[in-house]
Amino acid sequence: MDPSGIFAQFERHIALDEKEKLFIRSVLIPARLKQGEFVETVGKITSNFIYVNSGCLMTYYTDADGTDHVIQFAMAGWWTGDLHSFTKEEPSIYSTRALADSEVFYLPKGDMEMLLQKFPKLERYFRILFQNSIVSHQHRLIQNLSVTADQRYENFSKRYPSLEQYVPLKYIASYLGITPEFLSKIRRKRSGN
Amino acid sequence: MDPSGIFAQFERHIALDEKEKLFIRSVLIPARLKQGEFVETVGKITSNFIYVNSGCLMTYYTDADGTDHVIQFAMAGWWTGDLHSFTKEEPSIYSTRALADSEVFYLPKGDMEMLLQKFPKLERYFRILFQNSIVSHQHRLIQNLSVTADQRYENFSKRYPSLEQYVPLKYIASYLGITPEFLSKIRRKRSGN
DNA sequence: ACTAAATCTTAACCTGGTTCAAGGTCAACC
DNA sequence: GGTTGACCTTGAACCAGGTTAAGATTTAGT
Repeated sequence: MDPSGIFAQFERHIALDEKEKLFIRSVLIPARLKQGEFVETVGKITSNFIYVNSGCLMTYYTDADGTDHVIQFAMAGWWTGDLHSFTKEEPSIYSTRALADSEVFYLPKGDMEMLLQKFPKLERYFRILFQNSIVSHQHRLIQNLSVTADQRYENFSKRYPSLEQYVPLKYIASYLGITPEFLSKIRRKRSGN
Repeated sequence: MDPSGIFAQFERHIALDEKEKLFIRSVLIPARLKQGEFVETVGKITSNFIYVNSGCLMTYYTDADGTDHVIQFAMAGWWTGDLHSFTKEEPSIYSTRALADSEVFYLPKGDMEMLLQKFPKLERYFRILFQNSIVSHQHRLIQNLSVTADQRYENFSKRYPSLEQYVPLKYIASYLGITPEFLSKIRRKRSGN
């Protein structure tokens, strides 16, 4: 499995020489996932941070009524996982699964800590990654509070056109914070006029 | 203005000797804010990351209808600001103001970059800070999607009891994603039974 | 202390979005 | 090639929460 994508990601923010790359590569665990396959399940402690090399994953929360709520999608080039469980080593309240056949690299928690000690510039990389992630989370929060579902769908389609191929509509509805039925209505109105 | 609180925060995750503290202290800009005073305003580029030494600040988004939406409160010991504007150096879409008389330290962007270069362990501090912040953001997102306003208010009261002293109810309503009128209904039902 | 302004509440009515139940579509698999 | 099962759509009844407007209460400025 080709790890060049992950190093390209690192090198957006920090420089790495070949020796460092080799070392980092040695702790990454490559895996292939089939569509629908679970990566993390509710109740288990998340022991890996996950890099998506190809394909698409989704992380979601299942509430008391059994309704799923999508927290995030993760496409090629993105990191994903349950940061709460990973950080605190508590059982995960989220599930993560593949929406399409995918390739991922697992970075086990212990190895991540070790890498951060050995190469402090990785602290910088993840600091920047997380800083940007907060910006996205705030943006989404604001959208949910200030914009109508109709508009949210339009914005989503524009922002992540590639996702609509992979992702069943019901999960897009969930991500947008509405029911699949209501998304259907929105789409109908949209195409009907 | 006493900077010991900010170092206590740093030292939750990294160790600092006296020389380092002195140096860090030398770039922090202390300021006192009166209740209601603006720290950041819409349209201007956010040039400081902000540490709240005492008091309470709030960051909010004003939508096209003129309705405010609270993104976050920040109490003593918290960092705050508009990370989007700060990072990308684009005009801010948020406002930040003091909800009570407050003391803050400003960390100018240039100085923050310099500190991160000079003391790489600060990268670690902020990496951990941001990592935890993402967890909070995801938690809030899930709450907004899966829990009724009534429950959200109860959870909020339990989680941030100290905030209800400082913060006008209308801002709490906004934070919860409801109107002040509806929060009033919830409170009435709650006390009435 | 007085006033003006901001905040909080109440109540009647309205609507974006949900729920429930049924039917339609399509791909996968004996 | 028929059956199964996941997904998407439709429509009607319903509800959580919004809107509007008015009044009650607190806060802040002079």
